[in-house]
Amino acid sequence: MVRAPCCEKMGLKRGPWTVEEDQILKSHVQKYGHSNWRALPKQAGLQRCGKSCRLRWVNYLRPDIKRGNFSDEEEETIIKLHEMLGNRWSVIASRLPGRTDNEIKNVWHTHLLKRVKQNGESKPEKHIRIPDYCHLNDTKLSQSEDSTNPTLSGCKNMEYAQMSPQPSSSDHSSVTDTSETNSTGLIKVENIDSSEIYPVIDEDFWSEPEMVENSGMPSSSFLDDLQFPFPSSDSSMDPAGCYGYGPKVDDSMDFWYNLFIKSGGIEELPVQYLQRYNYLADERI
DNA sequence: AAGATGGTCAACCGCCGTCCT
DNA sequence: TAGGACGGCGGTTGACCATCT
Repeated sequence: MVRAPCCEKMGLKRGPWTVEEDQILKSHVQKYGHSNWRALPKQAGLQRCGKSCRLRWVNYLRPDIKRGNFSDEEEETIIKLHEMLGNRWSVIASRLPGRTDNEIKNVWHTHLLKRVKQNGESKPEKHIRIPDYCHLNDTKLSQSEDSTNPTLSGCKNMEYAQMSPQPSSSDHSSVTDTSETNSTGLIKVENIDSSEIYPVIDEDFWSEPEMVENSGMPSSSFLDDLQFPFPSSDSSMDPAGCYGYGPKVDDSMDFWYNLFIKSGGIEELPVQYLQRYNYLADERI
């Protein structure tokens, strides 16, 4: 199926919006809402395509748009979120009230990318801390080309693992990196025979849990059945409170983002979580 | 003073997923 | 179930402005 362009070029205006057009669009949306962007310009009397109207509203006219420069705190947040999420601008924007994905994307490319690159040169490695309830000696984690293998072994004591930035789903080359990050940004365990030490985490592991009725919690039998490095009875070991199960792939990215946040950032995350996130991100490519 | 270069950012393009018929 | 309509997203473009040479 070949799609027609989003708007007929004939008779429809393009380019910068005038003050008059802004006023028309703003008052129309405030009065009637925007249930149908395609029909909106006609209803409002604008010589624009619906997409253009939507973009103008979302990126400029929306009343909750925050104007002005980004604060240091906002910039740090973007850097951190980008490290975790890659070029998922809309997700990043959803965590920065009043900021649009377009704005964040621009700031990233014009300011933050350079800063991250500079910092990257002085900080050659990023690390995640692996909790000591994992049990493995001499674990060495590195980048992997095997982007779809969600299995992971553990570690012993407090080991450190290299962590690469999560690449974009569609443009790996644009991801900031210090040097030799591979295209997947995933992690694997080297120099161990994981099958001897840890159970492989298969897809069943991430399936929907059996729930206790009306509790919103997984059943104890479900938890008991889990072969997870966290003691399921100790929720403090599982900062997201997810007890080792994951939602289905389609609706899970936000779940994992929340997990990152709740767990206090990437440094506190069990590597299993990161692997699962990477795996799901890869699924979406 | 003027052209070259680089930075910024609003807007556009094309793809994709979802919804609806 | 197929296919069209639509919204949303990320990548890219190009106009405008500031600074440099």
